[in-house]
Amino acid sequence: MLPMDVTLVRWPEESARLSLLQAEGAPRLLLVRGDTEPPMPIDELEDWVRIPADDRDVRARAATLAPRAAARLRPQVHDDDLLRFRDQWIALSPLEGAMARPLVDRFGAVVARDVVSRSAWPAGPPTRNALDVHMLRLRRRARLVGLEVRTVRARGYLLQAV
Amino acid sequence: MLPMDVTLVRWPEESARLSLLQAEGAPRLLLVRGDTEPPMPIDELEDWVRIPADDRDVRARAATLAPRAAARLRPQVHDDDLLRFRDQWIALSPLEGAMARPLVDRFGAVVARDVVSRSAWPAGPPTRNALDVHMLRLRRRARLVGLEVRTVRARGYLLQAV
DNA sequence: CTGGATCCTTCACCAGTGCGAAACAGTCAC
DNA sequence: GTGACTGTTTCGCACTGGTGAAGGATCCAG
Repeated sequence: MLPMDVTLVRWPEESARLSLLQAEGAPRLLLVRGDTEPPMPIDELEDWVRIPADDRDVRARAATLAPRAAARLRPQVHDDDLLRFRDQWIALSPLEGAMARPLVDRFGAVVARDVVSRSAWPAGPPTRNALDVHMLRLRRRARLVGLEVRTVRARGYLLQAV
Repeated sequence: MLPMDVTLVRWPEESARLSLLQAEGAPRLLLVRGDTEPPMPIDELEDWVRIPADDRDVRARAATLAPRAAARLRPQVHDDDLLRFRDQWIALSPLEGAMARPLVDRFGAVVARDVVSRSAWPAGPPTRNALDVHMLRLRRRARLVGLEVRTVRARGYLLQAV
């Protein structure tokens, strides 16, 4: 069956809806009416198929878009020193990289303070305060690439797109 | 007419040729024989169309791939003394050429200071500072062809398009 | 609802260090 | 000599990691 996250859009009837989807970066597959010229896709999350079309073709194209969208949705940490998100990247200090790793690994979910702390200082943080201060710094950096670290009081932190 | 840089590949007859094109990162459009399942594209420089197809459709898909490929063009170093990028080129000194090579080979990724240093001075840099100074000079040159060397503190350097 | 405890944010400061940049000098080719 | 290439020194900024402290936010006991 069709991957749920790819939206089918009738072209050119639903061009308004298409603009909306483009703006929010959602993957979309245009169903182009037989006699119409397909529009030029504005990014790699868009594709089109001329209808009537074989159902397998529609699925194949949707299945191509879905993982692309998924990959763009998640940030990545390279070698503990680069934080990538949506074609942007920033350098992280070694400590920040170590803190970011568990947050990226569990993107969108709460990560216990303890886990972040141990990732940065396996032998324990130097000060009770250290984690907070460095989280502040990581926060400011992450914002530069559209990422936000949110606090869940008494639980931990959560990394998400702004 | 068709953008020249997009290669048309008959599928599945020319699958060997496809692997070659994939390896070298060339944009390619698969002409899928009517009864065949299209393969899953391995990157966004690949697309497919089921034949027989409207010529306009083939062109539209090729026209989508071409600019993507153009945006992904990598710089090249010739004979350690010429740096090419997007129809522009500059001369490099032998030392700069040697420094540029690993950066170009790993375009867009972090290259350790050490690697750049050893490429320029296999026996070790003459001074602790030499790499920094020559990197400054390479930087200025690279900017002339739209390339930027970015520093990742305590790690290395990264070459990217401006 | 009120005051305190707890958790967290934010700021200011410090010491150590990596790196940028300029300036200058030596060498070599033409 | 002139200019390109390379080596060397020096200065200083900005980043990093650590620390203390002030204060805000939230929760809870009473």
